[in-house]
Amino acid sequence: MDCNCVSDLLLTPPVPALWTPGIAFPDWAYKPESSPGSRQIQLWHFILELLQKEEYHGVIAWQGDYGEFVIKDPDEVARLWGIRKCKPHMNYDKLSRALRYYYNKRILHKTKGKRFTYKFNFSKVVLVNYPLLDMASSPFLLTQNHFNSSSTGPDCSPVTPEALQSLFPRLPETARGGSLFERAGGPAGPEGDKLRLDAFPFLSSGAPCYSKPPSLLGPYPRNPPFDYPWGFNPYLPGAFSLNNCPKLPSSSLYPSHFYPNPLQTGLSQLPHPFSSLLPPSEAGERAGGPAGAPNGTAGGPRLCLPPYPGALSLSRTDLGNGCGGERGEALAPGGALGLGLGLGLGLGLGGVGLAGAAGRQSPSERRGAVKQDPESDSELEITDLSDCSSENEAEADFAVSKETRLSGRPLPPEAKATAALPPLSSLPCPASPHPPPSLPPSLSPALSLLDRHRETEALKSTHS
DNA sequence: AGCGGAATGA
DNA sequence: TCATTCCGCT
Repeated sequence: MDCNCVSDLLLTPPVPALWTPGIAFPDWAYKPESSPGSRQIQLWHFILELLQKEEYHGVIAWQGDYGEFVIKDPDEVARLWGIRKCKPHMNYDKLSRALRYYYNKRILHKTKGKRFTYKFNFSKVVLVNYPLLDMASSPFLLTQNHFNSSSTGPDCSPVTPEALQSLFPRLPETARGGSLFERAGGPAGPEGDKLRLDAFPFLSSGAPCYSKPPSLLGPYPRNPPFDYPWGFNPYLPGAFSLNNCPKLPSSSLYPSHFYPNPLQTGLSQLPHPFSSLLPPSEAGERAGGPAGAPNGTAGGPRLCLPPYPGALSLSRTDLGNGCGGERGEALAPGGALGLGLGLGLGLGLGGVGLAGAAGRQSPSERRGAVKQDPESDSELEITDLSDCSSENEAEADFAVSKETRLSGRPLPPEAKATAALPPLSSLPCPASPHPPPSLPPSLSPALSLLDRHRETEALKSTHS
């Protein structure tokens, strides 16, 4: 073919000295086999990719509200997309048609009144990338709603860039090592421990609110034959299995502060909540990923939690579609766009925590700006409630028609199965402009029923 | 510019 | 499934 598409347009970038908050997607997000239903990079991946590259800021860039981006040069973006997909005749009209299909999926929506301006629905993006982290179907989650009991707003708001940022704050600020859990003054054991937010930067809300989404992730070098960092492939059965967690390379590419001790301990040591989320056994054998994740298997603690997004990068081969390569300018593989697993988990939380926070609106919504028509994309965040899928809806989410979703009302907090993960009672709302003061454990919405019960009992005895 | 249906391809 | 392509409509 005369198609000069480059699969390896992206050059492996250098490692960032410090991880920068940003939206990144793990390698597997770009792997055909890892993306259900798609054999090639998807348009929205591509868009994010471009957005991540500073060199394309003249063509497409984040602008406006969180997750909002503007295609400054539609023709160029289309051209790049065409190159990537080996579609020489691609144009903005066609590309935009493809983008429009994302409306129904609510991965993207159009910012009305602004030309060539679209907005990502990050919560959907996360779900798309971390289907296995859909907590809605988890028995555990169904029985433990840690986040919404006191939530008044939509229990499941979208994960905004802001939230993402919160999920992945700068590690240096949060990585302090130490135990994954901190005693909440409660009984020892699972219920008595709380996840240390600082141990899970991506769950922390300490990050500042970024007015814009993703900052660029610095590039970093990676080993070539490498499919999934640490051999982690969330799409493989058992990817989250306790005993099959990918290992964190003992000699990580990233500064140790990127991996607080807690992380190194791996999820396998997390209290029940987490373990409950992990599929028992199956799995493991292929956990190493297709390629066996050569470099990810070095010794070292196993990592069940998503590696740091910034740590994930796109390998050319991953990005490539086999068209052959060509314009080096085309995309650098980025270091990784990244909604990492962290996000996945974050989302899990997110569905909850974030969202809980979520009841909060994104700045844009708050601004109540421009459009408020029901159909408005701004409103999309509301429709996102469905993203958090209530019980049975989870899987069907994508298939669900817009109408269906739009008609839905927010379910009562209790009804949501979005609650996720463990007693992250201390998890603040990332997106909240006003981080809730640390609530006493007993007031924390994140506590499980059991936690509450115990605490209630404790209080009773205390008062008496 | 933007939308969405329809047919089609991979 | 995810586009791609075409196209009529607003």
